[in-house]
Amino acid sequence: MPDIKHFDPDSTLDQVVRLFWQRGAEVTGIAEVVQATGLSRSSLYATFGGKAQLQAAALGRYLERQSRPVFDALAADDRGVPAIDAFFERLVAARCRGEHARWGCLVTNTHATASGDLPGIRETLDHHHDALRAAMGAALEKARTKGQLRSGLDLEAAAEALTLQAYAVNLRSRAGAEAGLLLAGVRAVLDGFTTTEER
Amino acid sequence: MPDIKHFDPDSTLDQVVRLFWQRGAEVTGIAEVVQATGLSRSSLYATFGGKAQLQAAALGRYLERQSRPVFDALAADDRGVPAIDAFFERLVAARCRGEHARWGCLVTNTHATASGDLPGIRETLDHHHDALRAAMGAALEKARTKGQLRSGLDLEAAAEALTLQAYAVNLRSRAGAEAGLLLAGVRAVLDGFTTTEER
DNA sequence: TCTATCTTGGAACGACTATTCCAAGATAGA
DNA sequence: TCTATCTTGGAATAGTCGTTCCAAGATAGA
Repeated sequence: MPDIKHFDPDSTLDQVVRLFWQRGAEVTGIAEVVQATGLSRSSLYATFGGKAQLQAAALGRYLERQSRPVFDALAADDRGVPAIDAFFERLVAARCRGEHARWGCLVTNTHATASGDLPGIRETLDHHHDALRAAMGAALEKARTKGQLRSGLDLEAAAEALTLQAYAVNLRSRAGAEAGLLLAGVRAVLDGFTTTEER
Repeated sequence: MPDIKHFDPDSTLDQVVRLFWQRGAEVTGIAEVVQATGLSRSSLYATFGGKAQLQAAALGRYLERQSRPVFDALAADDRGVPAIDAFFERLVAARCRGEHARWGCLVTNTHATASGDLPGIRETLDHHHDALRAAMGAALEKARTKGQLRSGLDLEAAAEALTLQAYAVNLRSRAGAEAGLLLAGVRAVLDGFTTTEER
């Protein structure tokens, strides 16, 4: 009996992600969302329920579509240190070149913007952090079995360090940092973890 | 002949810095500034000239009062690696404990929030980055002369890496990251740069 | 075709935003 | 004390914020 939606909520959320990612969620008004998506306030509120929930949904979508595939690729890559190196090469390239250049990372940006008053956001940030650290840890373990790592290296701490580097890359790239400089910094860290120069 | 200001612009700016630092500059309204400082809109606009300029002034003040003293202390510390270690210990402590706990760093936060449309902001961010990297570099050079560093270490890249770690500490601490975890990550990087464990 | 039920466009809401304006108050030299 | 010149409080501006509401439109089963 009822009518059905005249638009695709899924692709709409993707558009919202792009908007929040590039411009910043907090400073992006509903009017901009309306204009970017082309649909009306009614449909927007009926589907997503408000700005805060839309923000949370966009963050979740970003994590699922942008972050997780890359994390999974890292965790599944069996090469060890070269896998980590490839991860950062792709990361820096994505942050400094192409259509998403200077956009940074939505999750990283949210760290600085979300005032903690939004429920569930903090948990999502921690989940993102844990996921990346776990993927880093998995790659490091493979590197260890291959004898690529310095003896006595604390794998947990090393995984955390590399994860932190990724955040910094996201952050500085938004300010227009040079890709070469970012990569040099990352590789200095990675070199400190490895036995010899295998690059 | 004229009247003089009934307040101290200098201490007012300090109050504004605290406000922007803790709550975020973009989401903090003039009304909040008025309430926090106790003075009127007229005085505020006559003295600072508007939100954007107030934001720029606050950022500059933060850099001068908060960042630079710490950078200078790092650059002046002749101990080498222990100087860098002390820098991060103080950084993590300041970000995770005390009155500024979970506030992050105003400069770091600005990376994620400032939309690039504000003139002069980007230059300030780059200046901050260069200053910290230079201080790190100076400390690393002293460490090298003392024989504390691994042979073949690229000092420029190492300085950049440590600077990036500092950004990440600032960012993650705002989300409530554990001090111990952050320090472990930093020390993993530092350990990779040193010859032996001298801690 | 009729109708129950959902969706949609767009007007309207009050609360907020940054900024401007002006009369009233304060100051310091004459 | 007088006065020119600044500062100050606070009202008022136009615009935007997120949100709500309702009549009009669309849909799919009866």
